[in-house]
Amino acid sequence: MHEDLIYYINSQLSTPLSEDEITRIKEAFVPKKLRKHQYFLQEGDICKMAGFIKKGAMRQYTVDESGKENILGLYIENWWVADRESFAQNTPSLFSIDAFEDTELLVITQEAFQRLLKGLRFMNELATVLTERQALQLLKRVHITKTLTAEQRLADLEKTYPAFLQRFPQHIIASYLGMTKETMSRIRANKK
Amino acid sequence: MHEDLIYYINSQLSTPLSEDEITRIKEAFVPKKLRKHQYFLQEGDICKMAGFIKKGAMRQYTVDESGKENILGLYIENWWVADRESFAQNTPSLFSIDAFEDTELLVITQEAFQRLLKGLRFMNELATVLTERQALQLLKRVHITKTLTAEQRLADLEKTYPAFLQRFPQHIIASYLGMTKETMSRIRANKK
DNA sequence: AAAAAACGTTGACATACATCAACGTTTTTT
DNA sequence: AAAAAACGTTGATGTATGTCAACGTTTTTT
Repeated sequence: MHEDLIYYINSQLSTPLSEDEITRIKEAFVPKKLRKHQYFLQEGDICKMAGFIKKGAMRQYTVDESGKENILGLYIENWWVADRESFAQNTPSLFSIDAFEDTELLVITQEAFQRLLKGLRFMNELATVLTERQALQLLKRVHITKTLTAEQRLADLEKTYPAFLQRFPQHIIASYLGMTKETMSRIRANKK
Repeated sequence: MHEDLIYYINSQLSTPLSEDEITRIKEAFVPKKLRKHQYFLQEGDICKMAGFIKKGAMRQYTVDESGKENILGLYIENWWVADRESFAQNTPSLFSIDAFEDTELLVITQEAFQRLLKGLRFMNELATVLTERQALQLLKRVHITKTLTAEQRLADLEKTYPAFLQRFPQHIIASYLGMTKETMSRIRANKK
């Protein structure tokens, strides 16, 4: 049940998990299934749990007044999902998160997360590593978004996260990259 | 000498600094002055220290092949400066950082930082808080950059960091916001 | 005080990309 | 198996913003 998660956490730590820590993880993380298109979190709600994706694919996005979706994040196996701000500060979320395929998660509540953070050294290290990594990735993304053309942004994604391109339809990738599906289609047509 | 830094750190922590911790801070952070336009870090170098700005203003940026600067970050009093990735992983920096005015810093080396991280609870808490906050801000910035027009991005900056507008010339703000100085000038002309 | 940079503005023009609309294909639902 | 969505493509047209160039003003340097 928890093998993937434990394997993943070990891969992120400087020292392996103890038996006791593994037990605590198994207690704290509970399975949750989402059907395709089902919400994990709706804009305006508070993000009561964080999830580790065992199987499936998810997306984080906003919807503007005119109904247009803007995709901020795409997530697949072995990624974490949560609205960081809402989860950490218990405030209403600005974004929605839903399953893009049938998805299996292991989820942890805010309370259980706080308990592990206080009690167990590994959780602190894990949270630090992940937050730090996210900050680096986001800074690069700001830079990419500001400086590259639509075509270059796509090339960058093909290099950085090739799995996304097989996993999500083109119009979703286009929105993630900040272009329309038409532009994306034309870029691909030109490259052949 | 260290009053501002200590006051700042206390403001970020859940419990006040002890006398011992204050002593350790005073040992670890040393003053450094930079003249206007002097480098704190050059692209390609390793970021050997992180700095807290006591007085002055700084910028983080890249220069592309054609010589065009792109500004990623602006920093003033009570902000931290460092290339996070380079500082944490001891790798060559992708960005440059320099002083935009005569600036007074308190700087800490990688080694001293690691020592405080291991030895002192407060440093861990501080680093976590700051990294977490940066990740939140960057995610918002990605969203803003993707969804707002040039005019809306400026309005957002006026709301979020009004101090920047008094502190930096227009063409610097324009680059930070991802537009040309001409566009910025026209936006301001139209608003009156 | 004079000279040189740096900064901001304005106009003419160029362009990357969005928008709108129509249509064919593939996938999902019933 | 039929119907309905979802997806991707292509063309015509619009627009926000970039580029280039010239010029006036302010600030910095000597």
